[in-house]
Amino acid sequence: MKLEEAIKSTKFKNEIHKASINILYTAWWFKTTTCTILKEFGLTHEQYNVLRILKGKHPSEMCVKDIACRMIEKNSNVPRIIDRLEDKKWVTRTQGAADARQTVIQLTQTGIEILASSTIKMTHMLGDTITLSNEEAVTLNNLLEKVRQKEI
Amino acid sequence: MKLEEAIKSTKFKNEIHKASINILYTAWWFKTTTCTILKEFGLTHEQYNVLRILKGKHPSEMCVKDIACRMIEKNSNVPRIIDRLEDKKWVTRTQGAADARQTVIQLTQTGIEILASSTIKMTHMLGDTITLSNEEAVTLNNLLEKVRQKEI
DNA sequence: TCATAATACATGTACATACATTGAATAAAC
DNA sequence: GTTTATTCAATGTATGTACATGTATTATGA
Repeated sequence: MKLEEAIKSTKFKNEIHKASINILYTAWWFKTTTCTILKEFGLTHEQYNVLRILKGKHPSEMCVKDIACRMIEKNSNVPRIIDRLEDKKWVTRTQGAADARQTVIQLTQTGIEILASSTIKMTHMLGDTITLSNEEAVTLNNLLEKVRQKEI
Repeated sequence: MKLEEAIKSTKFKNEIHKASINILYTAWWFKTTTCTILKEFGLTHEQYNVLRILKGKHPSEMCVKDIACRMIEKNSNVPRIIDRLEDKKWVTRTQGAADARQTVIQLTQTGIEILASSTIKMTHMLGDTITLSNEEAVTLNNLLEKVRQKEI
């Protein structure tokens, strides 16, 4: 669906203004689309993000701070997301040995399995849904970097 | 900041996978950046979106459903967002005359003023922050449309 | 050394999302 | 014309964001 249909408006100040709304809408669309898959596994987008981050270091543990700085959405309240993952026994939570202030998190076997099966479905979905060529994806990535160039 | 720095990862399956994360991160970055401006006016992103939608029809009223289908994030709980706007006296809420099931919403004078002053700052911020050329913005918009081509 | 600062995580609150349910009003069907 | 279905908004619940505050632990420095 064209952006104009999606938000029933054609009144954009200029192409940059339109792009800013387009980015927000596309991100919302992508999140919503992928959430239907994650939901089958009892996962939310943020929980999936934490599991993937933990997988990157597995079998090593990670402290909460290290997870937080790798999150896509930086203001995520990681302790609370870990609460849910711990409830489902997909991660374990232990007080840090070297620094008792830290809480160290580790994937469980069940956590690894749920991540593996959900990632397979997510990858297929990505391939089926986003039909950009490699060059187009490169261009898109470069333009998005440029959007964020003047980071405040 | 490059995406790789932002999420401290270089492990992308391919450029499309990277683009999907780039879209999510850029949307988060943009929301966070604009939120600091909106906050000065006591507004959230979603409340600002509702005010802008109402402005598009002003001085006509709009029912909740018509607002909802124009929201950038479609799962927004519009009645609850209107609760906050009503508390601040920026909109009024009346039962529909033609159809008593509807609640019709209208901007107040204060609502118009807060929208006008916040929009000025938002427009300046957009100009200062996003330094794409017009052609680049057009390309970006086309690529984002293509990302969403196979809408489910 | 001992007081102070900084750090790491947890927790509290207001607001929002995502989704299901409810309740009232209208439309449709018979 | 009455019953049934649909529509519209409000409300409830679990989760998450954004931000402030609390609490324990570690680091610093006079």
